[in-house]
Amino acid sequence: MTYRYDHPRPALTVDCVVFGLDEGDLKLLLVQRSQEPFRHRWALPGGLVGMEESAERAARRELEEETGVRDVYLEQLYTFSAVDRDPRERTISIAYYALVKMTDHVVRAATDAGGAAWFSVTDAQDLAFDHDLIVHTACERLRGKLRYQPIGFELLPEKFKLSQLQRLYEVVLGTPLDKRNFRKKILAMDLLRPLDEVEQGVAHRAARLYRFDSRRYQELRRRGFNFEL
Amino acid sequence: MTYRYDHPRPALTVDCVVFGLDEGDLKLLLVQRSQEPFRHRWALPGGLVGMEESAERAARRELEEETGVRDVYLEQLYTFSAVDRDPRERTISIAYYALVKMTDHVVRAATDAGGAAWFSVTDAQDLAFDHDLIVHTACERLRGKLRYQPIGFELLPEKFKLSQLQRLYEVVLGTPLDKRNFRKKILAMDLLRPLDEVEQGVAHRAARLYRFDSRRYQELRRRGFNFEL
DNA sequence: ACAAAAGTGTTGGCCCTACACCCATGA
DNA sequence: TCATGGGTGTAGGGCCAACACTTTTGT
Repeated sequence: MTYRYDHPRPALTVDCVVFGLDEGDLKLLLVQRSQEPFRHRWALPGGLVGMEESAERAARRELEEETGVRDVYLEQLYTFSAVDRDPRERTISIAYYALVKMTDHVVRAATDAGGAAWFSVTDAQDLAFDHDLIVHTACERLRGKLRYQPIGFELLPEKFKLSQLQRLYEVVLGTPLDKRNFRKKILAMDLLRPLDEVEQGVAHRAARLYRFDSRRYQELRRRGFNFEL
Repeated sequence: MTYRYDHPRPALTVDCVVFGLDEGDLKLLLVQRSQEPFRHRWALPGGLVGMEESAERAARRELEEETGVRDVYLEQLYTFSAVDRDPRERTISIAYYALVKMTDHVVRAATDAGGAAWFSVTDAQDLAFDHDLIVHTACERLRGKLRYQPIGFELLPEKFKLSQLQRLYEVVLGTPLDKRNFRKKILAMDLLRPLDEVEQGVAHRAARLYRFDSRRYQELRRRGFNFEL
């Protein structure tokens, strides 16, 4: 099987769709390109996969190098391989999506050349390469995943109020939810630990804070429990 | 951005997990390797991605070249990129899974050297490379997908009886289903067209045949309908 | 006549939906 | 005292699970 060594090969990259939540606004982390092609256009953070690292490692490395973001929820999304997706040469990209707690992760300023910045998903358009398509794919995946797996918590701070969680679901799923029914359902799952803390300094009744109990979730899942909505 | 042209690059392949259903037995289509490494071991059909074809095209091409199977339901599964997954050199594989109607697709005989053959999923073990892992991933995906999208029909003949459909669900999901409830639910969706035909030559009451109405499904989906179980 | 699978309805309980008012807090 | 979001219960309907016998056909 020596024939393999002679073949021309596509370049192989990773790209990351990084989601964050800011006051009920779903955001994306983008970087501005400083070189051609697509110079000055915004693009997904990403880059070449090294010979000694898995694709996921490459994604995490690029994410940290380009935006300073690390230690986040990261999952493979899809591999994009259209022949003409990169005008320079044949390039295949393994796309990942990440969920970050924006409160925890401060990102490099956008004012720097080549800096990173958060955009509302609705504003993230006309990106470099086929990144519009990748973003669209990621949004659909996030919507689907959120209904069937408790990953929304990855977008919230450790301690959050139920109304934050509800707003998150409303934003991502695109439908309003009934407050009483939402609370009943999510609390009935017994996945949230109520804390003895309430939010501080608000001009109305202070909300109780909760924390997602992931131990409990693992436990329930082993017993055949399936998260939904 | 000229640095890219100098870099060593991983080889890039596709692999296909091909599912078929045979009398209520879930099967996999494998090919026997004729070369090292893993000579004589069974493996997933697949091969290198060409410079002028997308990964999906490569998957379809390899599938036809190695097994004669074509025109099937095919979907991207996952991209496997562990550094040591190929002992020869760094190789990344974009895995696909396919669903074929075994009655329609006759496959090249396994007796040929390098031939293809169907294996029960439970027997498909000790495959070449990381193909055990790929198969396992595909089985999980199939299970998940089957519950939320009407793709089971891709494994059945055009005309099928409800008991075949039920057995399919039972096999893939691994749980017995109640006959009356199953029929009520699936018929209530109004996705199956009853035919004026019944099966022939059986030593018991002949079953009515049905056909999946995919036009109807597209229609319902545009109106917000979501298939489930 | 028997073996083997096809086909068919009802009931009880659970869950989901719809819906409106009082509470606590800071300004 | 007002504005703002936090927090709570119930009733009706639809959906799901459980369950057993009759029908048809070939041998």
